[in-house]
Amino acid sequence: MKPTASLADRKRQVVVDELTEAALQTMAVKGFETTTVDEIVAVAGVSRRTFFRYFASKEDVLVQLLAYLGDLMQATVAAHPADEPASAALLEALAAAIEDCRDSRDKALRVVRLVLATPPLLARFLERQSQWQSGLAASLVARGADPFHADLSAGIALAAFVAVLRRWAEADEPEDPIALLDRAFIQIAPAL
Amino acid sequence: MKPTASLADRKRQVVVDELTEAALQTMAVKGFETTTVDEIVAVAGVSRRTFFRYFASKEDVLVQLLAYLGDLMQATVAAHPADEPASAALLEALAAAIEDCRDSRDKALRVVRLVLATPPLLARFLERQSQWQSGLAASLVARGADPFHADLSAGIALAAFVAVLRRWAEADEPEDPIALLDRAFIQIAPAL
DNA sequence: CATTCGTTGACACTCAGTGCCACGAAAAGC
DNA sequence: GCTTTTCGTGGCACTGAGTGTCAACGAATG
Repeated sequence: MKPTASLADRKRQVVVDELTEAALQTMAVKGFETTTVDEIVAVAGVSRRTFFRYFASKEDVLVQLLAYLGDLMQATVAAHPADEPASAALLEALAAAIEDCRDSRDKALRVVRLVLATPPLLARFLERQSQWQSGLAASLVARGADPFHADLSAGIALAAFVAVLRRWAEADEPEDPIALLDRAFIQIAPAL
Repeated sequence: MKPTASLADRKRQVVVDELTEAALQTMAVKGFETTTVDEIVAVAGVSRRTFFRYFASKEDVLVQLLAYLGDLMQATVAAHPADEPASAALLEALAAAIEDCRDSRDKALRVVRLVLATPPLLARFLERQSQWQSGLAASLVARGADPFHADLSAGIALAAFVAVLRRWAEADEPEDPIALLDRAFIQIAPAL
């Protein structure tokens, strides 16, 4: 019950922040492939070995930044009242994730742009997203949905998610992501 | 004019077949991660260096086996009469790809199972699929569709594709993939 | 003050992937 | 038919990602 987190935990968080910021900064300038882990750890001031204690791969240091969006979506679906239709839960989850991107605009936009534009990063991100899909589908099944239908519904929702992200991040002058999501909702709603 | 392919091209094809079969065989037994490129080339009887002349990565040797499905889908959409709705073209493309999987059951099933069950392979496959999505969306835009709508439509179609593949490949006793696709059609048709 | 636990850095190692060059065979030119 | 170019291949060396191991250090606990 201390303040909130133990001293060790806070130190860990500092290292994570230092590494992610160093990676994001360097990769934004030099590109992902030409940036080595040695450069990142040199900027962050930790050893190469420590990097891989915090992140499973060079891709992970950026993909991890978007991991909470998956948690957020799953939590939103889980918290949704069970007597409402499953489709409403999915739509709310999408809205929560996109709103979060909009609110943390500066950082989210930098990360998303880099991830979507870099094939190896995109690959790892899509793999992660596939895990989200499994989790979301499981939640829908727990509500009584058919497994195949649930898997496809989750897949459609995530397809809408990345479509919005792409359109949002790849525009020179980013439009309101919520407006984009509304357009996507109109299209996908009858299929959920 | 010659038979069909030059002698050199046929020799190339032999090497490709030898490597893919060696990789598929070995990975099915030992798993993807624990199988080294050195083992594959030892079985196939070529040098390590030659492997990377044919495939960009260790993942590529399997993902490449599914590449023609993307080509098939794009060709099907492109060949579809322009006066019919875009959604019909997408549905037909999906049907063409799934039918092809059903027809080449033995090999397709082996590959798909391995790819879907192995995270790094899945990642590369999804990245490839993302390229298919861009191509399909471009074809739809060429038909006069709205870019955002087209991108989402292609994403939904591919979500249905993998949902069918998953259900098909992960079952102990595979059901008819066409029947699965019909169920998926019912769900996604109103969103295209 | 002594001990234990967790984090770190350093070293060594495997393996993926690439650049470079030399060799051998097939194809093209004289 | 013989040279010459071309192309595919193998061998080698190198960079960089990722992992196992161990010793050192600091903080929490007795």
